[in-house]
Amino acid sequence: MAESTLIVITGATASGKSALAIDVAGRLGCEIISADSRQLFRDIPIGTAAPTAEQLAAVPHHLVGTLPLDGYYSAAQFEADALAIAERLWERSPYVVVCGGSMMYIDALTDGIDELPTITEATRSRVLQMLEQQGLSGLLAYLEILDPEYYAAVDRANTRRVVHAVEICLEAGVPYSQLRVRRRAERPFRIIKTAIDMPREQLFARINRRVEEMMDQGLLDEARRVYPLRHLNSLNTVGYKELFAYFDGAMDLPTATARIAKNTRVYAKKQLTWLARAGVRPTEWLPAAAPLPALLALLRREPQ
RNA sequence: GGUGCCAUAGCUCAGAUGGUAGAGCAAAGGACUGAAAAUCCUUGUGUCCCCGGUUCGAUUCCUGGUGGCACCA
Repeated sequence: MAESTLIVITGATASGKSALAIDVAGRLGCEIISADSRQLFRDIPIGTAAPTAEQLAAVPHHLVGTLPLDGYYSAAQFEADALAIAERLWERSPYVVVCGGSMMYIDALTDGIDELPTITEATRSRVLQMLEQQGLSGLLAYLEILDPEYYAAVDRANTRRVVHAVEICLEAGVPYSQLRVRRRAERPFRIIKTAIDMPREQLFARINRRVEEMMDQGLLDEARRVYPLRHLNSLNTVGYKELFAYFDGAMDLPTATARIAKNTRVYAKKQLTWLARAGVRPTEWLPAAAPLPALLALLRREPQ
């Protein structure tokens, strides 16, 4: 049997990842692990463009619709889950396809992620209380004492990062920078990392069209159903937050849908920026017009 | 056809009693190690509609034109 191989398919949202993954997996007779931080959740399939029932029937998918909306998840959790699932799948096939646009999840899986303590509820609320009472500047002053090294490096305008750093220092009892070794994991399997390369004009046109389709498929009802849970992180998501604003009366429906398309375009742009990062993490780009032959050629070309 | 108003960034508009201009939205670029579809940072030169006049100097004032809107015929 050939060497265990992880075929990663990523790219901007709406660039055709899912279709390609299903094509390839169907052809190779293997299964798909989704690397999507939102399709993970149950009850929001339309707005997250989750695989349809038909697609799920054609090729088994993992990590799609498995979490309740209030469930906790993280990139590290994904690393552990995906590795465990892949190990199992490799018993039956040399190939596993990973498909998704959550870049941090993909990096965690292919390159590993540092060991950090999970933050307890007590620590979290303690730090949030500090933030409330002393503001960001107070928290920054505290971080400077706890971990001068990370204090020097952190984006000090980014409250979330500062909060997280303080949480980790308190939880671990050592400076965050000491745990943040960023050592690249050695994986005992072959990784073929690809991304779909689609001209931006075409990508944006597809995004705009897909938003229309989502509305036709009933995104409004889907959003209304989960509206009471709007405070959850899982719903701090493009497609929902804009419709929540509409339900609140903050904007009319045409504005909200235009916002969804716009924010999806911004999201796609951020994904592309991530993939373009200088020198980091090699990526094979597949032409959007015919990604399948390119990917199959790549599989053949890399002998092991 | 007549009269009036308007013409400035991709869009909606602001502005200087004449010294070549700025907001919102849109758009673009970037960061990223346990919430990541999240979170955060940066970016505004455009024939100021066209021709001519006045002026040291006009996008700003004036004549004429073109286009749009409103009202009157």
